[in-house]
Amino acid sequence: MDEQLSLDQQIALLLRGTVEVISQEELERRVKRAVTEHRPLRVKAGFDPTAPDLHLGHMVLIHKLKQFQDLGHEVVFLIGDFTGMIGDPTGVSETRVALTREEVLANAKTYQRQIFKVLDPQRTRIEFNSRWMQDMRAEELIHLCSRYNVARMLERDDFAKRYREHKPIGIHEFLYPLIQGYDSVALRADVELGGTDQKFNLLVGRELQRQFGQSPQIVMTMPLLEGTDGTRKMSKSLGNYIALEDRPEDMFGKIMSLSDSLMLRYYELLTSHDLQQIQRLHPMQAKLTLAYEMVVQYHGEEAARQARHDFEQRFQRRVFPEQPDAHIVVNLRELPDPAMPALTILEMAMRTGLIPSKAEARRLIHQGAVEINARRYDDPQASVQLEAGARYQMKIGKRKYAILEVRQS
RNA sequence: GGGCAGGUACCCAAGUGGUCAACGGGGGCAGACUGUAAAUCUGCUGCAUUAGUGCUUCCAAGGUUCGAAUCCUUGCCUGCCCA
Repeated sequence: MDEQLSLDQQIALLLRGTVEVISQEELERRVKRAVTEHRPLRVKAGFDPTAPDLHLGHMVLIHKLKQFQDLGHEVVFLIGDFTGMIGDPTGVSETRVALTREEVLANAKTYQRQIFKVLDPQRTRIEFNSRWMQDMRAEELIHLCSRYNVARMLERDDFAKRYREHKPIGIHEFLYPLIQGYDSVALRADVELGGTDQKFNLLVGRELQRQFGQSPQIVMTMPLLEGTDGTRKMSKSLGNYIALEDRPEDMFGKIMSLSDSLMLRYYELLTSHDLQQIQRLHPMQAKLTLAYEMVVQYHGEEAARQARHDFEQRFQRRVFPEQPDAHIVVNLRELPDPAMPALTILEMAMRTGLIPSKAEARRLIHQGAVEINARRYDDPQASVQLEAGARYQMKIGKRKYAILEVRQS
């Protein structure tokens, strides 16, 4: 147990960012007992191994687990390899396609690599729910089913909606919440964390534990983190995500371009910093700190220093970056007139490979988005005299940089 | 199984024989302003081009026509209603 924080401080930390805790009194009582009896709580969060690469949105839960872990509690990272093959019906308007066993296992591996950037591998218990589900006999499964009923299952929003609209609901989909709930029974979980969209499933866990004579787990729901657009939840398909495996520079840059209010939300949900202190900082300073810490977390100190340096160079001091996005070599001999070597702006821009089409390149040039050696050109057909051995620094738009190098041979 | 309404660019959506690469909004990109913030203003937003145009695009395949996103046929898909 962490002796540094008072009980109240511990509770406050655990409650930070939560949407709902069922129930808060229970949480307080059990945390208190855990401290006095030196018996850590067992905290579970389950993940469907459907998305091979994680983004910051996934880390909201992981971070909450980390807070429990730091307070000395036992953290169980449950990989729903068995349930993954059913497919979580949550929030989906139609039946989800089930994954194959191979896909599930491959994704699970990726998961482990990524979450240990936050959680302590030595103190994190990883479980697969196939461990107890794989060999469950039909009789036991039916017994499990008898502990819940269809009427209550249909109370769930998404099922209710589909039922009302006469859309198919596979019977196997009813099993999903049951099995997730049963996982809590199998693990004897004291606490289960999930996104707000998981509330129903988490509550089934409580009910089943009660049925199996265990004390029901405390349910804690966390918000779904907004993506870089600031409105919709972060997701890969919406393209508004910051992936853990984004390049350090990209991660840093994406965080820097978050809106100020969104930045505070990220602080709240992804760090344990005191929010009032953060609010006293200049927003940009706070954002720099956040970006730096996030990159440290997922890529290490060195990468973070590099990313910050790169950011300062590129965007704050507007200096040409040390690592441009493209470095191309033009050979004098391949030019139409080697005696009077020259290329049009359009041609130079295209050669960088950073622009998808010539039409797009023309547009950008017309709009004044292209600079060569810090000079802006707005005529695509204007040509630039090239000198052997020279290097031309090209800036395209706000964030694309290229070096064009001219060689004699 | 029957009836009705639909399927248009990244999304929503207008267009119902030529003036349509297709109104408008969102998103995105670029410029100005900034703190790569927000807000605001402006422009752009299929591809190629010798800058004249040419090519591909309005669910798919055929057809009518000098000419189709627009009309016809078939197929596929979606929504609503009836069984």
